[in-house]
Amino acid sequence: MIADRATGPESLSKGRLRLWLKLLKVSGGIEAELRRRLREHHDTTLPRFDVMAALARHPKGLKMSELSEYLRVSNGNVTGIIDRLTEDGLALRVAVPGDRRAQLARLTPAGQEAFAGLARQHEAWIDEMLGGLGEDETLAMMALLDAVKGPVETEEAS
Amino acid sequence: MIADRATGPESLSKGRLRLWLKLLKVSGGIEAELRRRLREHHDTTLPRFDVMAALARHPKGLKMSELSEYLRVSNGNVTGIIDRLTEDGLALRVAVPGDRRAQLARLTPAGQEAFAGLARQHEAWIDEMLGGLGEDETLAMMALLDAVKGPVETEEAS
DNA sequence: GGGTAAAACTTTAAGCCTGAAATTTCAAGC
DNA sequence: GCTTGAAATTTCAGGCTTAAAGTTTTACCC
Repeated sequence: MIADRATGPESLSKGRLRLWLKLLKVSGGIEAELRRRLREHHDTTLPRFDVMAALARHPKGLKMSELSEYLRVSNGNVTGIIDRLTEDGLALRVAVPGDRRAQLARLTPAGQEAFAGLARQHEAWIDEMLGGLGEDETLAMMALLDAVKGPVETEEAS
Repeated sequence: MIADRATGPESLSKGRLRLWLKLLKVSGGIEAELRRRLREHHDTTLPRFDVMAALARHPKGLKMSELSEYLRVSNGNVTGIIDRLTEDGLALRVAVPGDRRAQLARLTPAGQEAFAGLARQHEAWIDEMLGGLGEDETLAMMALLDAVKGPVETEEAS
């Protein structure tokens, strides 16, 4: 009752807080640099990239609501991003045969081509920015992240 | 030249990309939940919390530009957040004696009191959301995050 | 002391983001 | 067929964010 002062629950809570701040700093730093490079080298943004990536994975298109759920952002948000991608000729909306309420968002051929280049560069950037980690460390970090329960477990998204 | 197909550099790059996506999912998930709870339980936002935390650490106040650099956000951004905190009586601007260009942002007594409550709750939330990690795992993750170089090393911020 | 450059801050335009309200369409019961 | 409720999407108000332009003040040099 006397000897474990330094490792009590108070210290664990503070340690987790410090970890959270560091996690935020690392992932926020990488994300900010990604945004900067997307803007500088390709005149685009991370939300646009995310939407294009989702559409590239689903060549038949995604309904606006599916896209919104897939990316975990609001419906109204998706509306705006698809609007702007459409203005630039990278995406388009097509009607769903049986349901006049729904729309399918798809990449145009120009959008597919643009995304292919972005994806290649994106992977290289990540590879560079996570360069401090070798294979073992990468796997170790994956395992630790799996151990974090996070806010609440959501269903499988594969 | 034939046997190491599965562990070539291509695989390492893909592994790092998968790690990045998971890192983003975990930290983004925690951050989103934090924003949700701040809104729901305290009618505030994460940027406001961050600004208040910075000011709480510096009781004498911070110049707008210092605040902006400390939080790594733009000057204009800080202007708006301090404006809104000021409207709510949680922060205020005081003149700097020798320089009529500069302003010091400070928490009001009400702001200090409000932040004390927020900080207590914030730490408890993080402790809960990182609950999957024990002491050893917390330290292991800290070490791995230190190994990530990130975009570019910035100067010491302590 | 007058001119010039830099510093500190605010303003502006544009995009991202959310929750809530509004609109249109579908489905189901009667 | 009508009504009613749910679903898909858009619109809206408000806040966050940046880069770039604008304003005021300071510092410096001659």
